[in-house]
Amino acid sequence: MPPRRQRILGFLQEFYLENGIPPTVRDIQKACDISSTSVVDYNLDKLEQAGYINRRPDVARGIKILDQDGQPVSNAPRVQIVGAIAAGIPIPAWSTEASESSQEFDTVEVAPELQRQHGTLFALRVKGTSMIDALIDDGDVVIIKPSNTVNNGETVVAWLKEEEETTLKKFYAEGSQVRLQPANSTMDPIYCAADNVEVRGKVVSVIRQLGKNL
Amino acid sequence: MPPRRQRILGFLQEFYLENGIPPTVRDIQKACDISSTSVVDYNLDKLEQAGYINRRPDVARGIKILDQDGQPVSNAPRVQIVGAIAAGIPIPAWSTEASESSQEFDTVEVAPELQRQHGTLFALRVKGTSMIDALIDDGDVVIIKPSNTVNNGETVVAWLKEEEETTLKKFYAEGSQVRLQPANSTMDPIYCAADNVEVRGKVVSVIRQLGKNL
DNA sequence: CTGTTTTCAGAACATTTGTTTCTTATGTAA
DNA sequence: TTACATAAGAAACAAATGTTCTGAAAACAG
Repeated sequence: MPPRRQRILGFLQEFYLENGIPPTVRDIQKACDISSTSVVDYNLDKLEQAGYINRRPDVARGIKILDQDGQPVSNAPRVQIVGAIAAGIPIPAWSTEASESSQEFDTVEVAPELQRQHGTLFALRVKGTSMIDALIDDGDVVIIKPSNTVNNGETVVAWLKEEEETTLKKFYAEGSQVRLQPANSTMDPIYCAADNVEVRGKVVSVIRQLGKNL
Repeated sequence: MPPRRQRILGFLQEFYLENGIPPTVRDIQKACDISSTSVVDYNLDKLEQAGYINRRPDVARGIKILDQDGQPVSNAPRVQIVGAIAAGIPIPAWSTEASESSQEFDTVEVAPELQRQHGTLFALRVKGTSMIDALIDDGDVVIIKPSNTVNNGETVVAWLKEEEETTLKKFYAEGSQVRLQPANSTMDPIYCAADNVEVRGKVVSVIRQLGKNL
């Protein structure tokens, strides 16, 4: 795909997410430094032929952005699933800057309030049943707000250095000790030295979809 | 609010959800049987003054629909939270027809795939920790597809007549018996007579938001 | 290089669509 | 009733916006 067409497609998605309506041909023209509306029109046609968008003729702002299944996308905020999380594997790298390689990761839709309330978020897919004591199952997606400082009682993503384990637990600082309390009241807490715990972020939401693995 | 204005507002939401772009003044005119565009314009102004919408002047389809906090809403599908679910209380009534009283219930955003895959859905908020063995916590929202017939292994909303209890479990028909298996592998299954179990629907998703009760 | 396809430019055109103006009806309070 | 604000109607206007036409530049295959 020509770089200009790529840029148009990117702008389409960005604009729709920002404004809740698709851009006009002239919006695209200005944003992508194109000299004529006919060039925009030409490239939009190509994008439609390739199945990236759908155009409604004679309708102002009639561009629908399609996903890989050819279904129109919503303008709800999405966060990237930047990797998997499991006991025993390190937490994937995460740069705080807004990542640009948008098509590289899966994404999940999140409630707009979440995004507004917490700012930039990312997501991890849980592998295995090791988080069961936090009421999180294999395949669940956890939405995480990056953070180093957490308050007592918040559920955090913690890396236990000595044990070489990732875990999701409620965090309580108790002097030089840290208590990691499972969300499941039938399970017992873990105590460990404060300098053995590396907090990466807070869990702000958990999403589970059933029926996929049946 | 005058009935006509109410109707316009309703149409706005419906149209945006359907089409991903807001309607034009003339779309509204036709849909609401209004004789002149100026009447639509007049009522849109009133709606803006009342904080229901936001209009971008001189922008085609420049209507933003706002929620109660004055924030623009997305066009992602939403399902109604029709009530609460807990062990010991009956499952709230649910009519299969699309409910019209849109403002009466809270709603949650769901992934568009879910809606496409399963059709009409509804949601229940879980009260108490009685579903903990299904990895569902107090305050979680479960998304449910109404259904009487379920396949073995699916997680269902079941009403146990004798025990007078609502429960969320994996369902396995075993002759005249039914095995209800907790999602949590550390818990034991329940066996009961098939005619003691009333299935109301399948759980298709679980959504948890942390940090609200801190 | 030559022919061909793709992509881009500039301008004009036509439809869509928000806006305005004037007028008439409707309801409400003094 | 009058006075006045609110609501509705009809028509025209003007800005926004999709579309088309002609031609040229760029990329590409032989």
